[in-house]
Amino acid sequence: MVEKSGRPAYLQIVDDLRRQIDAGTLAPGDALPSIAQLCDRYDVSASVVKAAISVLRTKAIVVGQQGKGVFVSEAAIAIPSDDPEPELVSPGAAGEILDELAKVRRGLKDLGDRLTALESAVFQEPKRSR
Amino acid sequence: MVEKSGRPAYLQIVDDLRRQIDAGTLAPGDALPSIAQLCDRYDVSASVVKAAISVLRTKAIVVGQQGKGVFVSEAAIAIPSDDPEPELVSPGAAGEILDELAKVRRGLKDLGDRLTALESAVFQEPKRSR
DNA sequence: ATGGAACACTTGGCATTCTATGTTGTCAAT
DNA sequence: ATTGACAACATAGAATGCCAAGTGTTCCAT
Repeated sequence: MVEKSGRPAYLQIVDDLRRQIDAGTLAPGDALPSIAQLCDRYDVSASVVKAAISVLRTKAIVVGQQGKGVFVSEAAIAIPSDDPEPELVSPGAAGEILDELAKVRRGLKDLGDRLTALESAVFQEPKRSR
Repeated sequence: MVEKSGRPAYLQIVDDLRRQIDAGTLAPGDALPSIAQLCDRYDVSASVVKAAISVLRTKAIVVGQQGKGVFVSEAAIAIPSDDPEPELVSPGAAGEILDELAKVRRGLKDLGDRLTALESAVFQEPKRSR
């Protein structure tokens, strides 16, 4: 998979994962394939995959959880793909952001309702609070 | 030099170099000590120093020049030292909106986790399925 | 003296190996 | 049936070794 262009392999992997995140193939909250799987997919050693993940981690695009996996950060889509410098928000983006905010709030309310119903149905123990 | 605190060695070196840059000990355009010198100074292996420099490189605080050295970026001062998340610098209210969005997303993720746990708990009960 | 080879030093990239630690599923013993 | 041991798998950090390639110096042969 890694093309023998001038670009280093670990940066090619960074680009590829970044593309998948932008395309929605990897949504916020999703887990990346494991390091072993990525090694297999790109046909590189673990050090290369680790280097790629390290870049994504320092950019906060991704967060690692020991023993579980590496997960796409919730705010990953808000981080510009290329950042020569921290970019300013374009004036036209406010509407999209507000849309996103409303959408997420709806999801939050829905989840809260389902959660309350489930909790009252499952937990009859008095020690259960919240 | 590297303290045996919980913080990884390569991040301690990142912090230290960052401090020196902020303090002016390392001015923009200056060269960092060579990797070998940093290995000697901090009493760590080259991989740790390389990891630290890699972090500074992806943050664009520092730029490496093959065969010559690693130099403090001209714009390093403008890059905020601490970035729990590389947040977009906010012209006006956009930053607050993004703050809200990230906050709500975190809440959404937490609720989703609780819900998943509850649902799987319910699924394991033989009396009820979905 | 000048050209060029040789060498030392530098960053960058990659592989391999080890240890530590966290998570999860399985499976046997109680 | 519950608990506990254990194995499998995950990320994280670190050490080491190797090679490629750019830079600078030194020093010798012409």
